[in-house]
Amino acid sequence: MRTEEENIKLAELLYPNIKDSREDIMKKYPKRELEEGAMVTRFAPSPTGFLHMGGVYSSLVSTMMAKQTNGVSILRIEDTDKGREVENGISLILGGLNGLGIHFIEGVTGEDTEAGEYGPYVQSRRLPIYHTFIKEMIANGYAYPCFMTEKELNDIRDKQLALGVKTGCYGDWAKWRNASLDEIKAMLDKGAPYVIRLRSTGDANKTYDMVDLVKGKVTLRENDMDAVLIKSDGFPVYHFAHPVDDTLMCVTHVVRGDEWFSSLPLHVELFNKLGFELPQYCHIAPLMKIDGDDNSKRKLSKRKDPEADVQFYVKNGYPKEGVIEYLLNLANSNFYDWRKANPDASPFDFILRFEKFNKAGALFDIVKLDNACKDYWATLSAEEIYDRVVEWSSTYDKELNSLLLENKDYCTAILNIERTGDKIRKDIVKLADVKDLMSIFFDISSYEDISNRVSTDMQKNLLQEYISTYDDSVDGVAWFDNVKNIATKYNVSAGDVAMTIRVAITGRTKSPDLYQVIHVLGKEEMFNRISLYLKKL
RNA sequence: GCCGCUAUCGUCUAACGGUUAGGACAUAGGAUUCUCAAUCCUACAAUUGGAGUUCGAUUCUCCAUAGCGGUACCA
Repeated sequence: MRTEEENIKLAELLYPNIKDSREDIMKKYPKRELEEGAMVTRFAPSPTGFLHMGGVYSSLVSTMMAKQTNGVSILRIEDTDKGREVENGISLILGGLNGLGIHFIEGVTGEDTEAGEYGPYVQSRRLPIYHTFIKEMIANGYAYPCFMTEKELNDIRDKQLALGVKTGCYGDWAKWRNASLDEIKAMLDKGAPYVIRLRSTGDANKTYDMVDLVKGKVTLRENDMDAVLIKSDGFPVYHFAHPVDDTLMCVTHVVRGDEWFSSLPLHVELFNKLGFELPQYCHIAPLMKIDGDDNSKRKLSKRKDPEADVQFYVKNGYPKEGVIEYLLNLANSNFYDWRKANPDASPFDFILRFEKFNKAGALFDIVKLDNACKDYWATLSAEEIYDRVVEWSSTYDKELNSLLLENKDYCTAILNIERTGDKIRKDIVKLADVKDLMSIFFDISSYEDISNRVSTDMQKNLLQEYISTYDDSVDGVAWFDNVKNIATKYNVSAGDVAMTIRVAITGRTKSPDLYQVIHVLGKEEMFNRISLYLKKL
C-alpha cells in the first residue's frame, strides 16, 4: 500500500510535464447559460469510415432533443483508437449526417475545423486535458500504472474461467494496484510498457438505484473492475474520455446505444472519483436485424447488411425525409398519429419523448422504410423531383444526369405522369429507381411477347385501326372510348387493345397510365414506335 | 462461464388491474368495367411458459425459457 506522499510522487513521475491543475482546466469550460430544461446532448462517433444507421438514429435523437429544448447539440469525434481510424473519416460522418438533414449546433464541422467554445472537439487534440485529470487521480490514489502483459492477462482470464468466477482485472487479481513505489520505479526504469488503471473501491455485492430516462428505474451493481483508463500509447479509452469530455462540455443528457449500459457502473464510479456531477443517461435500444442463417435477432451489422451503412441510402438516393420519418416512427410510435394530424409539418418538428422509446431492440424493417419513402415522393411535384434527381445523379449517376439536363422539359413531363389530381402514382422509393422509369421514353431495348394473349395478326389489325382512328385532341375518356370501340369491332376485350398499344409503344406489359404516356411521347413519336413494332411483328 | 437488460400479430407497436386486446407495415381476397403502381374495402394474425397476489392480470411479484447486450490497451 502506497502512502499519500508516494502517490503524489508517482503522479509526478508519470506526468512530469503536466503543470495544470483541474481548476486551470475547469476555468476554460464555464457553465453554459441556458434556459431551464435546455438539454445539452452530444453524438460521439469514431472516424472508422463507416456511419452506422444506429449512429444516425442516436444522432437524430440527440439533435432533436437539444433543438426542442433550446439546448445545444455537439458533434465530437472519438479518435482515440488509432488502429481503426480511417482517412477522411470525419468527412464521411459529416457527409452522411448532413445528407440526412441532421445538423449539430456545436463541434466538429470538417476534417480540421470546428465551431464552439468548448473544444477541441476531436479527442486526439485533448490529450493534455485527459492527462491532467488522470494525474490528479493517481495523486489521489484512485488510479495506478499496471505493467501486466497480454500473456499475464490471458492467464488470469483462463484461471477465472476455470474457477467459474467473473473475468477481468479486479480485487486480488489486479496485481499492480498496491505495488510499492520502488517496484513501479524499477519497471519504469526498464522501460516496460504500462497502462493506467482505475483503482476501484466498489463492491460488486452492493447495488444502488438510478434512473435512466429510457429504461426507467434501474438497479446497478457497483463496479469493482480496475478498468484501463489510459492506454499504453497515452490515449484515453472511451470510459475515461466520456466523464471528462461530457463534464467539461457541460453535457446534460447522454444519449447513446444500449450497448453502453453495462459499463454504466464504471462510469458512475469515475464521475464520483473525478468529483463530477452525473449527467442524465438515455440508453436507446439498438437497431436489430433478423439473421437469414438461423432466423435469430441480431444487431444490424455493418459487415453483413448493406442497409446498415448510411452510404447505402445516400448512394441509392433515398429521400432524407423518408429515412427520418421511419427512424422517428421507430423511436416514438406515436409519430404515426402525429403525422396523420400534421401531414405537412416537418418531421423535425415532432416532439420526441424519452419515456416513449422502446426498451428492447427493434428490427430494422427496410420494407417499411421503403413505404415511408414512397409516401414522401408522392408529396412532391414533378419539378421538385426533377431537381432532386438532378442533384443526386450529379454524383451518383452521371449518365442519367446529362440525360436529365439535356431534356429538362421532357423529363419533367415524364415525372409528372399521374402526379396531379387525386390519384398520385407511388412507384419511386429511391432516386435510383427513376432511371428505369424513364428508360422507356428514350429507348426500347426489347419487347415483351403477348402473342399468347393477342395473336400477331390481331395485333396488326388492332394497331392499324388505332392509327387510323386516333384523334390527338380528345381527352382521356374519349381516347379510351375509342379503344373500346376498336375492341368491339374486332371482338376482343378493351384490355387486349390497350395491352397491344402498350407493348407497341413501351415494349412492356406494365406501364403508367397509357393516355398520359402517349401525350408525353407526342403523336409523332407514338406513330413511329407503332410502325417500328408492326415491322418487327 | 459470469453480469445485466428485455419479452403483445410475420414486423413496428397501443391498451389508469376490468377492451370483442387497437393501429400501422407486410401477406391474401375483392372493388376501381386497360396493365402496373396507388387508393378503398375485407380477411388473416399476438399477450413465451409456470406459479403467486387479486373478485378480476397483457399489466404487479417470483421462477423458468428465449432474445439481446456486456464481459478489450474497440467505441
